[in-house]
Amino acid sequence: MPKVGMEPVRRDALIRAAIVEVGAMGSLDVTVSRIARRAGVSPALAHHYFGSKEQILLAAMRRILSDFGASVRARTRAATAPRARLAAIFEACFTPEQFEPSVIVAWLNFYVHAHRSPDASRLLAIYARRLDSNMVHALRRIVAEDEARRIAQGLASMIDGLYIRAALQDRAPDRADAIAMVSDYLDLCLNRTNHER
Amino acid sequence: MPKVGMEPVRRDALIRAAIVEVGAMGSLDVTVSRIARRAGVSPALAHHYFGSKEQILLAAMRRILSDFGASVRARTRAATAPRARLAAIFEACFTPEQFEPSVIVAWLNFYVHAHRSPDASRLLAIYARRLDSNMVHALRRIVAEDEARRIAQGLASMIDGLYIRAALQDRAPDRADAIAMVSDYLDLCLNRTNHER
DNA sequence: GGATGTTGATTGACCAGTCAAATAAAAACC
DNA sequence: GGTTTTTATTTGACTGGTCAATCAACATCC
Repeated sequence: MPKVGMEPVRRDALIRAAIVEVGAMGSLDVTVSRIARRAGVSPALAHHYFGSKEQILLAAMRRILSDFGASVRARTRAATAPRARLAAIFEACFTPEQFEPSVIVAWLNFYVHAHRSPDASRLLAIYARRLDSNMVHALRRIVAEDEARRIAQGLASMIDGLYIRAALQDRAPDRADAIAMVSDYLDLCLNRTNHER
Repeated sequence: MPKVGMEPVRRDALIRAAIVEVGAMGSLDVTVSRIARRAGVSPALAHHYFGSKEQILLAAMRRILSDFGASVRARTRAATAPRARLAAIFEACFTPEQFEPSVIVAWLNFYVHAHRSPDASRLLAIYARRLDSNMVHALRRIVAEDEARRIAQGLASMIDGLYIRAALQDRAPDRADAIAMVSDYLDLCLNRTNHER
């Protein structure tokens, strides 16, 4: 029973279905049929709105990244002190929605997929750089420039590692442990410069 | 021109070809045809020796993991002091062969694939546990049991994160930087307990 | 009646796995 | 030493199945 104004509803349903399907299958090798069925429409409709499977998946990645970006912005808005801003970023990284295994699996698959898709690569690079500059910016108000860059690299690496361990291992740190671990690492890095000085 | 005794040669060629192909395609979604072509044989021969595509890929994963295991054993054999053993493990993690992007891409894809394949999952779990217990064992001679477990978790997380950043990002730490970063993190963890005591 | 929304049926391509047959090395035989 | 048989190795051709994408048609709304 077709109704007018369905386009945004269908697009949203298809994007959500794509994320869930990728997470559930644990792979980007999902069929348009399954995504469409999960969204409650025919495969042809998915093509009608997105043109191709690649576009559906790119839209799904865009959604994951923009949700994450919004989460970071929401949490850093209130925080002004450098250390507080970093804590807010950590919180945003390990939000329950972000830390959901299916979302992480989807994210990880897109990450891998970026190797082949320039569009995906560009999208991820933008967000990676934005997160990095967020952290470096805050760190630079506490330590020297090059030290800030190094610490940010370490933090980002540990965060990425915690993600994949959470998604793919059984006995992995949970949300709170992950945040504690990253915060602890940051504190160690910051305390060192105090001691050595 | 069939020759006798080709089985091990073909198996090895197919396994190598599978790893390279997975690394080059950036996905486990590779065709038996392409693997076979890269190994210089017909697709049917690949099935003849391995029975199925899944078995080819499992053999490839087994190869990657056993190479890594051998690398760890070779480097930890000489080291007896706890800190030296940990340094040897780090070295083994970031060997040029292990750190090759195509190998990391293959490893990461197997990691993701383990979500669906019990065989792959079992294989990875064995190696993950072995690496963890190696690190914990060494750490326990320096710090308390629970502290050792926590540090090992942090080290493993950072190592995993450095892997995927090396494989998938452009401006990622190289071998030496990665080892330095992990070593530095370890030293920070170990020094803290001294200071606080 | 034109715009919007929706689908079933179809197409063209690709792929994993099978199988019978071909080829040559090795072994057995005389 | 030559001939025949066996065995390991290898392939081309085929099959059954899946999937992305297309298209014509149908339904609803304004």
